[in-house]
Amino acid sequence: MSQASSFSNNRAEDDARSTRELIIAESLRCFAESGYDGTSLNDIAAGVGIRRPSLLHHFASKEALYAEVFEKLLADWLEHLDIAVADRALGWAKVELVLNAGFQLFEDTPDYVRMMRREALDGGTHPGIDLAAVLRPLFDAASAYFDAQMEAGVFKRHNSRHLLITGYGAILTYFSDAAFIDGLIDDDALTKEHIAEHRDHVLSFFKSALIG
Amino acid sequence: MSQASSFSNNRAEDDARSTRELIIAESLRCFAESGYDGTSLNDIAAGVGIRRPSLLHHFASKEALYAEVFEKLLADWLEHLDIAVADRALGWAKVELVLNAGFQLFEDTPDYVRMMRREALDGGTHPGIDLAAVLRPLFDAASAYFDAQMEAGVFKRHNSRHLLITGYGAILTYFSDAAFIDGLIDDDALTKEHIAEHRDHVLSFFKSALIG
DNA sequence: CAAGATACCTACCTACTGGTAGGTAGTGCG
DNA sequence: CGCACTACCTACCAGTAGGTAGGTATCTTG
Repeated sequence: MSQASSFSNNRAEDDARSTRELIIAESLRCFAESGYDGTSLNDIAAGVGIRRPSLLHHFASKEALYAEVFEKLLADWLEHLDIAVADRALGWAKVELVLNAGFQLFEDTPDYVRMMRREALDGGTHPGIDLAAVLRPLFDAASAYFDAQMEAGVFKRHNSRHLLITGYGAILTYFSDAAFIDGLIDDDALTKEHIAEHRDHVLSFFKSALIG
Repeated sequence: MSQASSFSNNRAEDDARSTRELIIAESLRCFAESGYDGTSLNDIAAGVGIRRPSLLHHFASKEALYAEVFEKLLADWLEHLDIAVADRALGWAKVELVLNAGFQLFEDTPDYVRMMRREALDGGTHPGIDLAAVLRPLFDAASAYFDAQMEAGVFKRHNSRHLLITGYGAILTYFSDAAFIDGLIDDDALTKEHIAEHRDHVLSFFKSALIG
């Protein structure tokens, strides 16, 4: 009856992986849209086209499912950002590279941003997840980079750690609060055009503050 | 038996208002901390020291309670910000005035910020609440102000609407995501000192981008 | 004092939550 | 074929959600 089982002509393992992935994808959608408490396992199961017990056959518990979705989120982000971070560009070029990579990533997966925001907002409520601990090496490295560039006179002097927090807020908010921003600008904030507009603004604004 | 009724020697109306206010205050705490779905009426009632049915004697429903808490939030914010907005200062002085008023307000009521963020994140899920509609006049007025100042050459050219969105994100995030930022800076982000640090950074950063 | 209102209570309702028990159809393999 | 395994199902469990019914004690007012 379910769509999933109609594919079971293929190898069983393929089907298994596919259903797991469907569950993770639907969970991401639901958790991003309604949060952990606002999402029931029935919601997710219904979105996938199976029953709750079948979902719990693939994941031990709601907590475990949430943790796995979140781990995938972090892994995807770190993978994509590492490419930009690893680039040997210097000065403003590197900042622009990372910001562009971030905007591209967030444009592709706005649900990730909303889920991440909810997690930051909850502040470590979910057991086994320590967002800050994972991101802190990146934070420290970025802070050191800015300090070095400021020391060298490439960037104007700012508090590098607060600069990063400001940037984090400025960029993620556009995606996490898109539904609210829709109402401010009276249009869909997540169109390609509006995102590009915001990206251009953030780039020129930060460049203006860092270089002049 | 309850603490509330032990005060009933006073005028009944006083007591009534007081219990209502206790409920609203506790609701704010809970909604900010755990969100709408993560907060049960039992949680709130327990925090006040009464039972759930007694709480529902003061408020028709959970939705109605949430709406009233949120209306109070908006009213408080608009009241405080209007004072700064109404000031006849011009150029950077006015921006600094409003930003300082905002920081002071958010420092006093960080729970408001978290609740507001959750609402922006949910994006109009709660019936009878349209955050964007309320804030839009302010948004449009602020946008016009920046456009005029840029036109007059007081500020460097930026996209005023995206500038406001960037500022909104940069400032509110520090308070809404404080628990996460704690983990990044390895300290309580909401101490007077750290807030002042962030305020100083935001002020100098924005001044740097707007004036140079 | 009597009437009415207020603020609280216990007991109960239905709906839904996360999770489990136990069963079945289909697949791969010795 | 027979065994083990996977992926799904229905039926159930205890717990909790928001909300209601109906009662009691206290205070205000005529």
